[in-house]
Amino acid sequence: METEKFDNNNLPSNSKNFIEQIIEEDIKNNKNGGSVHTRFPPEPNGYLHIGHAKSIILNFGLAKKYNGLCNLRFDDTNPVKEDIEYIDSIKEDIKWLGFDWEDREYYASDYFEILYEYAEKLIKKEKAYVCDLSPDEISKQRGTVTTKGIESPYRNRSIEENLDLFRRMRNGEFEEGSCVLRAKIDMSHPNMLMRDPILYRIIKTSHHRTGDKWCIYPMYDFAHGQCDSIERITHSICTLEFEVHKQLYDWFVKELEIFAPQQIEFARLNLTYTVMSKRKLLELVENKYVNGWDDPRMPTICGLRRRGYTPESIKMFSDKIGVARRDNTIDVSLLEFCVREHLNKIAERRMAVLNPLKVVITNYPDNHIEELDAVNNPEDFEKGTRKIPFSRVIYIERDDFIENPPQHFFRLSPGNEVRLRYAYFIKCTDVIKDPTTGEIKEIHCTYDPASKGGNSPDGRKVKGTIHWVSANHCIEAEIRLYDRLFLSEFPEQVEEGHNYTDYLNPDSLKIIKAFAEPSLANVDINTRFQFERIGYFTADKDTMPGKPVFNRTVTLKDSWIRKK
RNA sequence: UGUCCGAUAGUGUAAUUGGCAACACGUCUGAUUUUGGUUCAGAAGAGUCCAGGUUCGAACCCUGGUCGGACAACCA
Repeated sequence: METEKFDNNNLPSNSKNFIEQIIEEDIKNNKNGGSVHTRFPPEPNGYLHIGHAKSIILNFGLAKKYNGLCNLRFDDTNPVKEDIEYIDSIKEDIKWLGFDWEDREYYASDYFEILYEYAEKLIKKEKAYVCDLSPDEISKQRGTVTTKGIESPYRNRSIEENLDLFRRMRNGEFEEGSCVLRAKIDMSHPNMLMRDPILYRIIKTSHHRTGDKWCIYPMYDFAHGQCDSIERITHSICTLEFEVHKQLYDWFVKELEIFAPQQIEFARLNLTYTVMSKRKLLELVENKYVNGWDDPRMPTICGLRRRGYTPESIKMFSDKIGVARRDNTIDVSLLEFCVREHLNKIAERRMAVLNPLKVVITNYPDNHIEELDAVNNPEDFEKGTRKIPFSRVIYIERDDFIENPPQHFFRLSPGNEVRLRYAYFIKCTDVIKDPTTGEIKEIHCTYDPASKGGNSPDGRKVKGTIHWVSANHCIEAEIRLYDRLFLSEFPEQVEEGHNYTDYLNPDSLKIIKAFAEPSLANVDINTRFQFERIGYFTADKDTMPGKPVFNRTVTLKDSWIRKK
């Protein structure tokens, strides 16, 4: 019997998603000579998000799997919305994810001349005409999904007149909005996109790549499919909303008599507790709900990167969510699982106390300092050990001490013994409170000198192990505690009279000062750590020498908090 | 009152293409543990949107419904 191999998803590796099934069928039938050529076609008008990551991983992944190639192509057909800033960020994000388009970096604007030729070809075939109707009139005459449209009075201009008008459009003789080039298809077509769609419009804005060479620009629908065709894309993979457009693209391909790519649509990614539309993401940035596109609360790739996510964890996530055609909303907890899974293996451990409580070890000699050994990563002993200073006064986490503990609480409480990680067993003897407020100011403990390193020679066991830092040696670190951006699981499902921004989580960012072990004083930006018993943290780009700033990527799983 | 697409545990994705509905996350229980982390062992949870039909046999094929989504920018 054949042994099944398992991938990340633990599904048998011979289980294929529907796109792989189509491609394998095409290869079997020797379609396009059995070759596979995909592309990732972003518009440079925003930053990439985790949904784009799914598409990037799919397109580059498919090409790799079937020995093909994947192009990067910017669909830059609208100069008023697009910007070089976005091009740079998109390229950076794809590279960071680990994909390489080599020399195949293309732009729809590279093909403007060819596209223009295509347009003239349609005019000459009496399949396109210049229409002088106003935008408003065109919209009205298009009809609705249930009613037919009306033919434009300019629909039957002669080839010569259309050619002349279109050339004059190109020459800049007309004002923006005064006329457009339209395909001549069918104003009563059940598919609205087939009702004489606009092919070219006049935009007198300089383009980030072609400058002022053009004042007419092709619409996306007239560019996208033909660009795929020009690049000989065999499998043109896109999201479901473009399904209706396929009929139009096929019409262009047929009328223009050019190579026919095969379009395959899949369902876009949605995530709980966040929004994914470019428009909303832009609003969050512009209205300062977040601090820029790379704010660690954003589902953007640069946001996730700054948050501390690894490319590997995003790829693992992409594998696990699969590819299908039905609408889906993935629980963010799956994304969090993936990053914990990876970080557990690669992140070195450190100790940091986020909410300190002073502990005086009364039987420990004053002015004495010891250097204790701590393991850098128990999942990877090759990462070695480091020294941590220990002394009479330390800080522990305030949550790790309860004066009157509930059942099954096995951290510190009066009379209870716990282990200080990598140090000693300690026992609480006194609780010092503020006489007026009753707040616990500090606690006094005694330690067992024989338990050095964390084990007692008499074999005595303790239930709890807590982290700590030495008061005289620890450093101060700024910690940014990030949480989900929205309170609502489905912020895009807006109730009457509300806006999605009403569901923003006011506590999605808390900035605190923490005490950290001295080895954290100087860290390289983007280094990821696990702060033991707390979570995974990444050194933010705001880190300065001696002044580290850490972003919380994700907390550790906590089965105690659930028990409570 | 249109066209197209979709529907499988809470969430996703599978089911050798008509043959015992599986895997992951999540949830719960237990073991191990110098992180209440990790690891390990186990459990609960769907009878496949509904109703018919074809078939020895249907998640899969057919018919009719229901529900959800996409489409009416000189956006992509």
